[in-house]
Amino acid sequence: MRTKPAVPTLDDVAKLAGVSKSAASRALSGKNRPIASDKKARILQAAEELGYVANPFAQSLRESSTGLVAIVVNHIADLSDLTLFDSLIQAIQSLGKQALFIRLRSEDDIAEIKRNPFVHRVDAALIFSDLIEPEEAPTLFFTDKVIMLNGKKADTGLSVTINEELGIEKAVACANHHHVTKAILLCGRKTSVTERQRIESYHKFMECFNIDSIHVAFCDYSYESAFNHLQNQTYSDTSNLGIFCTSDAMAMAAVDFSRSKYPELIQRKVIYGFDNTPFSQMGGYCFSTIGYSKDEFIEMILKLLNKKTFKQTRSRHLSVDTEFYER
Amino acid sequence: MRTKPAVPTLDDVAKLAGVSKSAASRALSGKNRPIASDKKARILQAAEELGYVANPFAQSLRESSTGLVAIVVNHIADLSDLTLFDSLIQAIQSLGKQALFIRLRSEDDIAEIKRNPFVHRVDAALIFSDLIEPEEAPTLFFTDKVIMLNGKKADTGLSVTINEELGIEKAVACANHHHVTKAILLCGRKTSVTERQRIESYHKFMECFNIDSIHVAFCDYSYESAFNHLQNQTYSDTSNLGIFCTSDAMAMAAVDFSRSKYPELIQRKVIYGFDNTPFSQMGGYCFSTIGYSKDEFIEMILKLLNKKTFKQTRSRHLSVDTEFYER
DNA sequence: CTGAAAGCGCTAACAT
DNA sequence: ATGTTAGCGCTTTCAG
Repeated sequence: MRTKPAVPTLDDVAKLAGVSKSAASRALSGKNRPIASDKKARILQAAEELGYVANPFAQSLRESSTGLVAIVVNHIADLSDLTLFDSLIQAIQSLGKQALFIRLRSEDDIAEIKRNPFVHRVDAALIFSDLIEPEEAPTLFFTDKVIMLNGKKADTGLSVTINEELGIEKAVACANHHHVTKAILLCGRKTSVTERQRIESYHKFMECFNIDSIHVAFCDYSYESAFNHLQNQTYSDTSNLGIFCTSDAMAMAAVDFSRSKYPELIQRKVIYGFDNTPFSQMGGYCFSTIGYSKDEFIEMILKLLNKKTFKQTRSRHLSVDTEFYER
Repeated sequence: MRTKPAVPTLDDVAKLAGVSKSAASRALSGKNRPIASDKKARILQAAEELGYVANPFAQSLRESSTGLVAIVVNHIADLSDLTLFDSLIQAIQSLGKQALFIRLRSEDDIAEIKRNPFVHRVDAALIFSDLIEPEEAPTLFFTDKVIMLNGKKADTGLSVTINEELGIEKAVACANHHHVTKAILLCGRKTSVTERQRIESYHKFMECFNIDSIHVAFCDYSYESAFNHLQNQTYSDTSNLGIFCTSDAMAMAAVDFSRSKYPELIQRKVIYGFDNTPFSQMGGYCFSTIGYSKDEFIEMILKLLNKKTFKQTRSRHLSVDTEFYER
């Protein structure tokens, strides 16, 4: 194993260029600090020669910004998250910042991240995990740029929420067109706020369209959980039945369950997914689903990240509309 | 918007506890530095009271370690990556380190990450992206702990490779059992080293088992790319045909393509995937696939991350076996 | 065991 | 425009 290479410092650059440290700092700052152009060229040349890269730890010690953005998630293993985090990392990098993933499995982990020194020094935090309440965000992060993306929000904070009602209304209306008069609801975690809001929306519109809710099942968004649940179910009459699922993975399970036992559910196209993942329209599956533009979502996040001050409450809470994708 | 809260420093803790900064540092170091136990208690109490959390940027400036581990990827949007990165982040957190995702879309981005200051200061780098050659790793990272996970390796470096031959041999043998005498190969990017190795392995064992390679198609691992490619294909005789795919997503496309045009391929179970994702055995799909234990893979990575010195070359290059999952 | 002091690499205020 | 200097928060000598 090679020995650790000596990392060139600003001092090394300054010496090689025959100038002072501060001159070198100014030349390399990128912020158009006063410096003679010939000197600047010499310094840049020296930096290049040494392979100099500024030490962000030293920089952050001086400046208030650290260049780190925390992304706090429960887990990134959901189907719908596939492309989202990929784009999000790219968006953060486009801001010249770094994405720091914080994974929260349970409430116990919150105590752990309280001890995580990086967490407190990030320039901004994007909260996807529903384990974090808006009120406790200030105790976790030493920044005001905490953006709630988990459906929760505090008046004083920032948030981007998904307007799920729009898509849900259209999905239920579609079911109504397909002569659904009774439906089962396959949901995710009971403890999730967004999930409870979703259920409420479904019930509200089901009432509007005279669809009976015959069963609400709490799974965990996964294919397996939904499939296991369904396997124990028997329905005497499926002629007017519909199945609403709060994830595409669970809708896939519903389709597969129906394939053998109740193929008419598939033919009648009364299984509804959520998230608009590619799977909803791959040949093996084909079900209508609810979704929103990830690009728009990320754009909103960037908007909040970039803005320095927020005069109006309205501009601190953005929202993205959902759309219904009928297949 | 609230004003930025003043962050408590070690000095604040020391003052509150009525001790010196160095005493406070020792008490909080966790490394059993000499300190009177009553004093230590007072300091811990003061720190708790103030909600003190050490500034990692100041710490790293003094120490050589930064607590950051880079994960360098092309993109995390592949199906097979779903759970891997989730577990990996957790593993890195269990080491008390932070995962820093670096996303590389093209070779142009390498120049960009050369300018990314954090990249150079990580304690270790996990290279999944095949855009990075083992030789250039030392110019990108100021650490020797660069672990190549992209199938490439330099003698002097560290690596964990996947032994794909094992699974491929079994897959081809299985095809042979199913009377396959000619096969098409749906592959990923032509430029990928691992991909070329895979193709070589497939061809080697196809020769062993007297299976003709009638067509090698380069897609990009995705469902769409494979489906689009297949849609333009017509096969006069599929009675002894088999399809090997180097991703489960492409195998899904092969199944969906066959559904309408050549259902016998599905019945004969001669479509083979790669990665052992959950999709390979969800009701809508059911195809044999090649995979390896992600847990074992991560364990190997941790082994390399933890070890300080490596006497033998052998211990610097670890490998994980693949398994064939017949459905 | 304890505290004073040096210094990690950098930037900004200040004086020239 | 340039260099000198102070200091960000921390850990680690080094004396006592």
